[in-house]
Amino acid sequence: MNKDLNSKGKPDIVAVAKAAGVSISTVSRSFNHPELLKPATRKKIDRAVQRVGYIRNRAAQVMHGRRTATIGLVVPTIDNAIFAELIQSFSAELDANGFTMLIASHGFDLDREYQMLRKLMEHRVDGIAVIGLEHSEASYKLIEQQDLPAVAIWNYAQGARLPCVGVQNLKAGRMAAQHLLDLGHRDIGLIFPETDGNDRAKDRLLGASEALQRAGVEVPADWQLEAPYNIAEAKRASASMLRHSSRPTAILCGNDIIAQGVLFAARSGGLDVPRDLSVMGIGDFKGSAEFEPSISTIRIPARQIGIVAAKLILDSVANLPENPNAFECDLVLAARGSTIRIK
Amino acid sequence: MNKDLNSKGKPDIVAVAKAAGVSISTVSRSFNHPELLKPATRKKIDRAVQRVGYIRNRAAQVMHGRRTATIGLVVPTIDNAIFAELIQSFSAELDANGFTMLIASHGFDLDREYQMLRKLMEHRVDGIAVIGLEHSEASYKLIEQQDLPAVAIWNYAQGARLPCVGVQNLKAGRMAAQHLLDLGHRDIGLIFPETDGNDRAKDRLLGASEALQRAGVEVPADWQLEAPYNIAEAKRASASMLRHSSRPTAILCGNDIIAQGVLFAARSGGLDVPRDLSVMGIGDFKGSAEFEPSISTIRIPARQIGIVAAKLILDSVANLPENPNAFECDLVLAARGSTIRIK
DNA sequence: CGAATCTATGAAAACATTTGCAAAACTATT
DNA sequence: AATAGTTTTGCAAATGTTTTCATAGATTCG
Repeated sequence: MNKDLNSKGKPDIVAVAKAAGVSISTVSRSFNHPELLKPATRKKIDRAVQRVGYIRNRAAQVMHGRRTATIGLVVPTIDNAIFAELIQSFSAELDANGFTMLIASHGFDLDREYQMLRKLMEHRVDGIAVIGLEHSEASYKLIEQQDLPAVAIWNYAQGARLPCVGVQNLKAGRMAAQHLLDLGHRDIGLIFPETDGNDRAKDRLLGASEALQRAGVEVPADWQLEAPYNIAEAKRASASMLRHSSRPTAILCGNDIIAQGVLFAARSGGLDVPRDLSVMGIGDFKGSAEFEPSISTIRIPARQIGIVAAKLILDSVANLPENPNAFECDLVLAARGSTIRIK
Repeated sequence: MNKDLNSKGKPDIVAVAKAAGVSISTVSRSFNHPELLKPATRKKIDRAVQRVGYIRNRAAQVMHGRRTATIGLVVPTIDNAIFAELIQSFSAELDANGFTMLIASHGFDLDREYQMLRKLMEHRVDGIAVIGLEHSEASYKLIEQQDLPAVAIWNYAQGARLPCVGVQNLKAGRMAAQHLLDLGHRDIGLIFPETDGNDRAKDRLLGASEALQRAGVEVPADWQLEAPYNIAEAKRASASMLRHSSRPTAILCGNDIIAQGVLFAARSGGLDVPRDLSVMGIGDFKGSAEFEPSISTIRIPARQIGIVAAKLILDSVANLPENPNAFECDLVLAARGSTIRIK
């Protein structure tokens, strides 16, 4: 039986100390303050670490007030082009700072979101990030009461209850609508995801509706559809609208995935985009620019948002002096091939 | 100053005990063995927990040999349609069993992968999942030496060094090629991602080449391209091949993203798919079926793989009796609109 | 050469929790 | 009312690490 193992079968700092013939404190110091050690001792310890296969135990460090060096991220779903892009950049930025990401998804269920937050807090994450600004009162209370550094990603709003990094989805909706209006469209269809528990979609729809109304454009009920975040469903949903002889000249979609569905539906129905129909997206997902026709959309800089959010939360964890607690990322109109001036 | 807080400002079990007027052990038991407590005591404690806002500290539990209830996942990148799907289902299955996912990405760099593995081990994950079966010797050694439950996802191979759940990418490549051969194609182009450090792509390419060779089909060097996992690049890369007067009648792509790029390139170049060109993908990503034309591909059941992998690792963590240590998921040919029999 | 100063190392307390063991508080049985 | 048995609770040790304080050696200097 190997004496270099603790009760759980993993070598611990004691095993290293024994193997190196030094005290426990010295081993600990070799990790945390190597400059205090005699080079020879350091070498002895390094070799012992190698020999016994020691890996530091964060749990034990955490008990001394050390950070866990983990950040929790709670998202509606990982499996979603634009979130994936965000998650990747967020995680990469954390990695670059020695942090690790704990992730949990709730499937657009705000009660589950609360549960996930609790779960992450049990793991004593040093900070927490959530998507959007719409959360259950319980979730907000929890974050405030635990006094945990937090950041809301994706939505920007002045006076938000949490520090936030993102865009004004209201503005995104407005810009998308304005682009179609500028091109002379008046017969406009709307296809948006369900807005319940999804303030991003809610705001976009609101912004778009507002802009249209202000321009005196009314959208008949049967030109206003709901479709999930899903090409197949969006294709199906829009197909019905496009089959009709009285169809809109343009369709404004809540996101680029829906726009893709609409483009496929149009193609499948023998309509040429943009000649017969203009299609507008929101988001500018990967591939939207390469689509044929290329998708006109409002660019949301997911990558940038992820990086900025990570920096913000890390600063906050490190207790850096008053960083701005809200950061608005710019939206830009990407006018491309799927929209055209009406004749 | 609130006396219900520990040195770090978070209420601990002592605070709860004090607030409930019971001993620390009793509070601990109320979480771990509630059936041992008098219902009245339990209630008192529950209320105290509420009152002081206590959240259990996993780090401290871990020190007693408790599981961390975390599983580490190391992927090349999160930001990738098919991995995202896998990650989502893997994570959901873990969640359902009370586990949390720690995730790290290495950007197709096997040395970084090793670093990430170490990092996750410092967090004392109960098990670890990696993508594919190609890893540095150091990584394999590390996993073996730490004796950590592990699973390799995505690739299946008999006699693999790790338990694995996935498909035979070799077979996928072969099936894709066979489909084109069955349709009478002999002039076939290949566009695959870089195969270095990516055994999935390597195997697919190998399988495809093998099948073609066996059928006596030779692929000229300028019909064999490398493209990253990226619609834009794939579109650009294939455009050059398609412009040539002597172009293949079919293109076999290493994955569906590349296939999408090729489809857009064809469209952009005025070629009709499948009339002028057949395009074959591998993977069957979300949206491939809805594409216009729908993409012929080899279906890899990402969702299923994620769930099975999660179950396997959880079983392994729970030390369940000898589960099969390799699980092959079925590949099916999805013959759709982007491929057609040659005239 | 002895005192003073530095440098390198070790001993032990502290961190938040779990758990084996023992004591206390009830219940049931005579 | 005393005893035996059962249920409920508390005490204290243990977990793996960091860190403060103390000490042993090494170095400098008059």
